[in-house]
Amino acid sequence: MTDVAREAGVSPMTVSYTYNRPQRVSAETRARVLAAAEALGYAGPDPSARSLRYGATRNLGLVLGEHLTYAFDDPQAVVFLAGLAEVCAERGYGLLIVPTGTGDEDADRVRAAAVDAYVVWTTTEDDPVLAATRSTRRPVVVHGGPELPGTTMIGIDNRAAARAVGLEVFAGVRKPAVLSFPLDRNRETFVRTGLDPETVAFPVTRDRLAGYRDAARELGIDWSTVPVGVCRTSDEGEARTILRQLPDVDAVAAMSDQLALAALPGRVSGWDDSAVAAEHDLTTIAQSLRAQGAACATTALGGDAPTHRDSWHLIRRASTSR
Amino acid sequence: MTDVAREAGVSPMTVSYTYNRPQRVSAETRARVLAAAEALGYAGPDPSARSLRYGATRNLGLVLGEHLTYAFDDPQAVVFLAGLAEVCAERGYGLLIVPTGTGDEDADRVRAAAVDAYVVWTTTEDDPVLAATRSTRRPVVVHGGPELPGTTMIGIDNRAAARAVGLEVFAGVRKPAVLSFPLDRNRETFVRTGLDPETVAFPVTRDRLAGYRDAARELGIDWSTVPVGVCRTSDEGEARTILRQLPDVDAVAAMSDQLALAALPGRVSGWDDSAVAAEHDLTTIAQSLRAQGAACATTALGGDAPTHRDSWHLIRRASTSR
DNA sequence: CTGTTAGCGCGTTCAT
DNA sequence: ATGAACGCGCTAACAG
Repeated sequence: MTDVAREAGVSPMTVSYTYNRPQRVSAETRARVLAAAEALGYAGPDPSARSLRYGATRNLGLVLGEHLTYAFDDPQAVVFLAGLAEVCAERGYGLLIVPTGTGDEDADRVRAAAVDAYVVWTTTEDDPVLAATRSTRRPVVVHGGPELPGTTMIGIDNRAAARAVGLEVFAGVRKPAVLSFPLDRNRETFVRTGLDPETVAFPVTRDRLAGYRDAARELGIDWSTVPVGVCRTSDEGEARTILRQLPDVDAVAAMSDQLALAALPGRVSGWDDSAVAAEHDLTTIAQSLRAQGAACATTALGGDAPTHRDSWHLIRRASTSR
Repeated sequence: MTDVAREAGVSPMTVSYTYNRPQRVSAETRARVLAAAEALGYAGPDPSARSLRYGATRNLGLVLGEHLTYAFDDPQAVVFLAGLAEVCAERGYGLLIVPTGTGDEDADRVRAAAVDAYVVWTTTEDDPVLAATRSTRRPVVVHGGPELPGTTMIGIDNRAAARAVGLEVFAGVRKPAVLSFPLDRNRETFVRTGLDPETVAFPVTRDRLAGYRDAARELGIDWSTVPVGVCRTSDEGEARTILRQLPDVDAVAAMSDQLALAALPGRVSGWDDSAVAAEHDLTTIAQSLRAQGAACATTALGGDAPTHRDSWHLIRRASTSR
């Protein structure tokens, strides 16, 4: 910029004004400055220097606790991302996907991200990456959970929703099962009976399991007999494999519509009310991940925390009436 | 940082080393520095200042020419994004989605983005946002097209691929049709017969139309009689609506698997070999958007331009043998 | 192992 | 309408 100023025969400040407050500079001077810039290949103020001076980056950081693969494999995560991106675009903020998933540098990378606030995709209480966001003293909004001091949590009441759909899909059956998301960040695939929700690391998964258990108990089903098939990702194929390992089962509550597909044409419920749910007449929990994404961005950038949980509702379809 | 240095009774450089080269500082000093930082609520080096000093941001910019909605609605765009994100995560780069789609500030926002290089999602030659990326003199990689001086283009030979699949789906039929992506950034929905590919603004769409025309001509079909249904997005529902506006048709070449679904159970070809293509036995063009995303990121960050077009191949399935 | 010097490029402040 | 001085927070290079 100094060079441009010299070339145009003005002070650096005039160049700065030319870019930031064009009206404050006479048309002639501005033309001369722009010509000089063109000649020198100067493309405008340097973003980093500007951020430094300005004290803000105008970027929102998205932290995906684990490997990106899992996030982009989940269609609902993409919808959430779209919600974030929409608000960012409206407000002129960049959406920075922080590079994580490659080991113990993750926390450093989070700290080194040039952002004004973080949105964290559902993770566990002990995720070092989550701790890193908090240590920066920048606003942190967590989607789904965990809910930690100094952070805002946005999401639905998963336990209540799981109870509602559980009451529907488990009604009148005797040998129900659950298709679950991973319990912790190790993402192992296995089947366990009578799983204690309290031992689950992911709050979202924990709450949903607790809700299914609530429903089972209310219906007089002994939770300790209910097998839970844990899948690494929200993948129909994997769910199919897991289902084959289950004993005889007469109803399945699944934590996503994708997983639920594997149990068709049996008695089954899904989660999210995605396109496939409507297509296959799946009883499911409707929630708007897009709206939640937008809410996360708004909260992170705007400051005012939401006063209540996001809304959800049960959608009854044919898949739980057989 | 100066404050922390004073508090710890060391020079600022020692604080810097404490964070950047921990081994270079004695354990005792480091502990004192970290204690001082803790006391003062200092969370580590400021990313913007670091970028300024370092001369690089370690961010890759993704520019979606038009409104984000369209990009996230397209499942293939998401796969592309995953490819980008994977390389970014590996190399410790942030992936910054540049906020565009809200009008004429777009170009300024692109210029103001703190990134070391840009990847541009398919757009038109005259997109001002594309011009903005080029004006910054930072590396620009365009996916799909257009191919402009000073930028690198990554993608497949769409014309050749369209010709190949066209020869397959149009073979032996008399009244073929095309289901196309939008022709320009206005994204209008309509049907036109004998569309001249040269008038199409999106290079990818242009090339594919030209390829379908090549195939039609080689099969003795008069292109000027072939109706092209133009859809705003890659949406099955919209395609279904458009199809109802077409005259009697005995084969459909679609520019995506999603669009192709609307023409089932007729004679039809898709594009991308996504999961639905396999599911519905769709003849299609296989290409790896994920690999192309990775290639874009590698090229943008690494510098060396690829020497040839990405690979594709025709997958023949039942949808074109009836 | 630690300190000193210097400057990355910008924009706010105050002066002209 | 334009200019001069200063500092945002950091780190490379070199010195000790």
